[in-house]
Amino acid sequence: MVTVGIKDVARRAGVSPGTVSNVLNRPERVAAATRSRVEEAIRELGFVRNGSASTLRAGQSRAVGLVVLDVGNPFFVEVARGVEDVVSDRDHAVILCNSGESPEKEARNLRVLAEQRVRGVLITPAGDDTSDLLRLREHGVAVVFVDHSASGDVCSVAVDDVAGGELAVRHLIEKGARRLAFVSGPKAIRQCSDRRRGALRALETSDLLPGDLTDIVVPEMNAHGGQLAARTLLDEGLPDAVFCANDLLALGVLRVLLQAGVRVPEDVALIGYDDIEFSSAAAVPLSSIRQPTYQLGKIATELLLDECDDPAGHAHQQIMFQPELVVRESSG
Amino acid sequence: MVTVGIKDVARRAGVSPGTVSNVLNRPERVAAATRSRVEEAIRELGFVRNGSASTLRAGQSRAVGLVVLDVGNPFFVEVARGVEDVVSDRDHAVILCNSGESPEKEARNLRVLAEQRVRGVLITPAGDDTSDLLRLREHGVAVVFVDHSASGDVCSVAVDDVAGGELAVRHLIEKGARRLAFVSGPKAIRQCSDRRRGALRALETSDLLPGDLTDIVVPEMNAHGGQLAARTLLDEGLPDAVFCANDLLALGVLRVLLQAGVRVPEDVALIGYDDIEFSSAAAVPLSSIRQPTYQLGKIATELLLDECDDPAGHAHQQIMFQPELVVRESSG
DNA sequence: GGTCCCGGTTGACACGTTTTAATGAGTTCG
DNA sequence: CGAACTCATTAAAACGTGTCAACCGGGACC
Repeated sequence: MVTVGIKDVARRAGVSPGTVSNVLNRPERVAAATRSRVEEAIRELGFVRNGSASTLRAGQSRAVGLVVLDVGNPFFVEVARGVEDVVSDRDHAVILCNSGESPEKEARNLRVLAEQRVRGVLITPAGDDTSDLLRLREHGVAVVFVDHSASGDVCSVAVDDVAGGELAVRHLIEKGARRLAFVSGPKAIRQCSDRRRGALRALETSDLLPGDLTDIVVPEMNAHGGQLAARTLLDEGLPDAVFCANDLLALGVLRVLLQAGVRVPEDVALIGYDDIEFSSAAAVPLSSIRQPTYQLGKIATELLLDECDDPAGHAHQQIMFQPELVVRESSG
Repeated sequence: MVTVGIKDVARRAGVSPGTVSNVLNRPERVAAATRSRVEEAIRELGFVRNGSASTLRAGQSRAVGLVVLDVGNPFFVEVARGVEDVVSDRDHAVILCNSGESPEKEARNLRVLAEQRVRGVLITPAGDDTSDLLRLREHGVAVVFVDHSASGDVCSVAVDDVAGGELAVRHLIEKGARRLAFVSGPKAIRQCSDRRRGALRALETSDLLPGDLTDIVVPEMNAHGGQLAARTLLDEGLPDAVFCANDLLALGVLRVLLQAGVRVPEDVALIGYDDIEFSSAAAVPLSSIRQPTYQLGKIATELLLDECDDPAGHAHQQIMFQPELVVRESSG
């Protein structure tokens, strides 16, 4: 186990350790000749800078944290791609954490990120208690909310979920649905409650009543949760149409309905949310609400790094995208 | 921006910094009364240990790296779940990196991990040049190959891809296929070449010739690559059956074939690999080769941490699982 | 010719923690 | 009763890098 440090490089190149550090961090301040000598020494010795020492001394790392609700959800994978691209452009690293929609796991993840002294955190909060986040900020860690709108003193990038919910349900109503079901995860998850509010708004602007929308709440927003929900629907009597809070739920619902011999969309129309890639390849191609997912991650990261680079001159922004209806067979 | 260090805690609790460190790292060595006093001080002050300083002094961090070929692939997401569970049980963190099947990106990721002084790296190599990995090991970083078998001096956890390929193609042949296509990513990816070898082996044990298997190579092993492959197939004349090196490819192929009016399995039988969750919900439920994915991640991590905890007494192991054929409509 | 300045380089200290040997206070044993 | 031990705690020395004030040599300017 060899350990070659900055001073070994310095000795080899015939300069002081300070100069090597300068080559690493502010190459423009060192004469071209010296620099190339140092760079060669680095290569010859196979030196890799000790990130811990660097972070310790500099007071901040070159990493940001990304905390998502579910790494298994293609929606977040796409967000992560956007984050990754920006972050690696700016020569930083991203530490990906999964909260699994659990506030406890989220808190654990945040503690790890705090210990790592990340420059900032991109997060889709699992609950509505953001006090942990605010404490983080007091410790000098920038925070940007992803897919979650925020108040004035913090950046956020979100998609208008109320509008999305309204879009989905209005579409179902226009297709003739009179009795509807809304399948979602826990109410505490903002995406769920907002999309539900949108759904209700669509009812209001039609001749339907709030009672015409049945709520089905499942513990997890994935295909398994969707299967659970579909069984409940089969037991309690099928509605005309089902709106699912995300595509994974919708795929789970679809699967169980088809197995039970229910025709989609003839017997029950179905629409999901997120427009993940698999939706269009489903047994019955799935209608959905499309969001600018990659953009979400990209812009959130740009806001975050801008804030890190110039905390004083940074003005917090709340960016809100508009979602888009994608109609396929499942509701066509 | 408040920064509270170990010595602030020490002052508050009326002990020395060393004792606080002991409470953090070897609680059993400090008297119960002192310990609870320190713990209270930590809580009151909101102290979070500086991971960089800790790593620097201790010489190793409490993190492992996981480098996968494609975070967008549910196969690796499932592996990551296995890794995550073990790692957080043992109070470590995991840094997830994506190589996107590119050796260059892989090298960049490894450099970052080396800088972070991770204890070990779990990796599915993108190419067959493992010299970077060996260099890492000389720097004291343990390495375990995931979904990639290795020689005696390093741990690996893999699934028998040759057997899997054979399983898939034998099944297609038994279903009556005479002309076959194999859709895969670059040959340099071992999974692809092994599954292809298995396919050829299945031909040998039948009355078919190697020439009866057409190779379609696409640059990316995802749904997009599958669509590309399907268009090639449509142009060059359809075979009786298609074997795809993973399910994402198969889903892409399926989509384009169905759009072109090709009936699956009547006109063309189709089988994928990995048995990801979406496969069973596809337009035509997809036959596939199932692997113990979660186990793969879990066991790899256990091997890795065992090696880290006791490098001397550790015997390298190469574990090989057997895959399993799952027949659904696409080949039924 | 002296002064000033400037780009390039240096040396030493500081970052917050872990670790080791040393210290001190009890406790047991010969 | 002193020696030998144990257990809990401490003080100080690292870990490898970044930073900043100081320094040096050489040109420009008056």
